Amino acid sequence: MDQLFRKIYNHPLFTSTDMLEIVSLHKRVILPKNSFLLEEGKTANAYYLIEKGLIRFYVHDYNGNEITTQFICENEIANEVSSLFQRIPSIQNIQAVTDAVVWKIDFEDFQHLYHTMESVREWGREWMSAQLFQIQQRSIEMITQSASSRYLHLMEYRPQIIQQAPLKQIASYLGIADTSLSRIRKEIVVS
Amino acid sequence: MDQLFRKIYNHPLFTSTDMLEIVSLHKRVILPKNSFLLEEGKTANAYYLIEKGLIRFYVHDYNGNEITTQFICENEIANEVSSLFQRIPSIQNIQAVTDAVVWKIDFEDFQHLYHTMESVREWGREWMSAQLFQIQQRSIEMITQSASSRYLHLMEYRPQIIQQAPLKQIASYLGIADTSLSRIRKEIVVS
DNA sequence: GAAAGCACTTTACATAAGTCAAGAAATGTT
DNA sequence: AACATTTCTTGACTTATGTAAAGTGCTTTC
Repeated sequence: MDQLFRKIYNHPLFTSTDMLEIVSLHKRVILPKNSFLLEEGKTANAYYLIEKGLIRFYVHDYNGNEITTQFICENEIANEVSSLFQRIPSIQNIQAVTDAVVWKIDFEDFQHLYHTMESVREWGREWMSAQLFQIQQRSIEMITQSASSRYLHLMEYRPQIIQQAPLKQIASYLGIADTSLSRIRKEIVVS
Repeated sequence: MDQLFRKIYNHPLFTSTDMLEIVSLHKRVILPKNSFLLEEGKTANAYYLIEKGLIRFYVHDYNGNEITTQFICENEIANEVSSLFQRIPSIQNIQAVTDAVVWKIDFEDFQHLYHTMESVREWGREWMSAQLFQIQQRSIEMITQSASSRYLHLMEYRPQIIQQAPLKQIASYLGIADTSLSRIRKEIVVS
């Protein structure tokens, strides 16, 4: 658990005192599989550090299909930024894919940190920049790589997802039909 | 020009005094077509408000092809966030698609505003949230919509791009081959 | 003002991925 | 344990998009 906070709040400006204050505002939450951290239509009031388990973000497309837009693995942050920081209802759902243990920090508590600590502001801005970078990289991958390359990439860099998420969710995350993913898996096993 | 600043720095927390100070730190720059605002490998030192003209972001994929990742239209901001705020070399290029007039603000000047004005911090965080939201929406569109729907969507909501960018750049932005875009255009004219 | 170079279009063909439907396997429920 | 449900696989067929190559028409340039 200590390791979790050190991994996530990893910024040169943080002092030990900062860290103690930050950690003290997080609350441990146990989540059963399939439970929600945020439902569409509601406004986010917290973000979450994932200690154990797998989390996903999904939206409904115009046909009502669920599209998984993000997977959040252990030692990562689940934060629906546009709802939390613009204080507007979310179009995304955040759901536990497996049973999970997470640490929650409420918006008001974070606001307090953000307004009183320079280090938190810098950390926050860099975290958002990194998010933007990652999502940009993912778009580029979607454009330039084939479905099977994208799957292999996931296998290599985010194996937790392959192991714990159902095929249908992975397929929608990769932007392909679930039958196609099934076929891709078969080819990989053969070769 | 006044309208440009009002559109971009549009946040309830800004006072007239804030606005005057902010505007005073921007410098007008004239850009010839094809000139660069940022080149890959260099670290961004400013961001830009676009008064006139069209700007694009692009990267090179592993085959050396240019992939246009963003178009920035008039009254929008061109900011390579991960390079500017994480102070690391950019993998993206920012280039003027047409002759352009932009207003530049240097990183140090922005840092000054950011550290001294609460309103700038809130504005900045909301702007980044909005960016994340937009890029997320674009990913979803890439997954769920056909190439021609995506093109029609661009036509409807960002006509400046269709009018001013060459076909090849639009095609890579939509994630399709330029011959495919040419076909799509033909079908649209016929129907 | 002819040549060269771009930007775009068109054609023929190849291929990745989608759709639909059936069945197998796994999981959850009483 | 038996049933119902969900998840995953497989097959046959369709379709959107990619590839390669040739052709058209504009600009740019010397």
